[in-house]
Amino acid sequence: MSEENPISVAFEKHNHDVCLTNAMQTAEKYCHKQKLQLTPARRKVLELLLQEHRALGAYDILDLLREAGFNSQPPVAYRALDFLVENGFVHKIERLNAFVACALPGTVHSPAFMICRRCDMVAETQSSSSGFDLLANADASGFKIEQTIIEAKGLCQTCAEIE
Amino acid sequence: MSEENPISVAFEKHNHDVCLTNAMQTAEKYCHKQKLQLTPARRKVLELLLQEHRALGAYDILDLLREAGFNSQPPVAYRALDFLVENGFVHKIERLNAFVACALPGTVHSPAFMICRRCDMVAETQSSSSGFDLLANADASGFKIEQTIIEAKGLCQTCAEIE
DNA sequence: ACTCCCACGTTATAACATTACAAAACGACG
DNA sequence: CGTCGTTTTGTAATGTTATAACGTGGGAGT
Repeated sequence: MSEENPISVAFEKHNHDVCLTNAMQTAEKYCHKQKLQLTPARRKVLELLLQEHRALGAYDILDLLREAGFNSQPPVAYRALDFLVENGFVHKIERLNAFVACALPGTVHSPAFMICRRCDMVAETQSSSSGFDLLANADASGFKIEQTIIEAKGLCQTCAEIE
Repeated sequence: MSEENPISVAFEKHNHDVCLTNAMQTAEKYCHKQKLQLTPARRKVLELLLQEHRALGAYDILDLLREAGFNSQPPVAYRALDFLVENGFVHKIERLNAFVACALPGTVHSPAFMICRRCDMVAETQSSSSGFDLLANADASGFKIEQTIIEAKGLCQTCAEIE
């Protein structure tokens, strides 16, 4: 799976069970190595997100957790999501206030997303640190970009000097 | 002002009154041409945002509107913001759930933002449709990028065929 | 057994945003 | 000048997303 184009993972038909199993194994290995705890709630949230190539809101996840017999107060979902985001297994889609499973887990990367406004599919692709070419990726998958959000967080010169 | 680099508008010292006056005049002209109503509330919200090169939350704006004698229920702010965003005078910064005055009003453009996590300054720069080079812009202004969000909204191939 | 840390349970509330419907202002046009 | 249709505003209520705060429990190391 790792040599596939992440776009196709989302937009093309593929064996989803394999997809999920592989990702879970990657997560488990990573957590074991880093001595992180992939607790039942965290694992379940990751599984739920891996079952979709769509972004789910925290409260959607909360509902699914409840159905699965977990506790369902907001912090349950947000804590699991925080953990998964911090460790790169999940990304937050800011424009949807929603979360999506990472297509390239276990690696530090700078993702870019293509979000279909009709079916809510989310495809992840790479952006280099110096720039990116979303259009090329979009062309390759037949995605029609209508609007792109680019937001870089960091330190301005003045604040960098102070710190 | 139009030939200045938008980065410098935010990060360098400049005459803010001129900045605001110019932008308001541009907005007025544009609205007149397009037969849009730049009503008192809309005008005030734009002024408030132009007074900062920072993003303000809708409820911050609401407080400022109240101080200025306007009505202060949430829809007042959101309606004005919707109008200003639709017409390109204001951008929403998704990762902050906040709004910032456009540095290049009256033109259709695909902006990219640099957001200082320490002082909340927001600098706007351009991204071409085919890609961009945020790093070059960041270098030019001394901004240190820590994390970049790129989210393209549109239609995936399947949905494009259906529509 | 002690203690430290990490994760979880639970309540409450903060922060962000929208729906819905009524009233008023505005513009076009006969 | 009416009056009709459209746009904007007033206002109350509610929906959605996210966090604060504080207590409890369980495992690892000593």
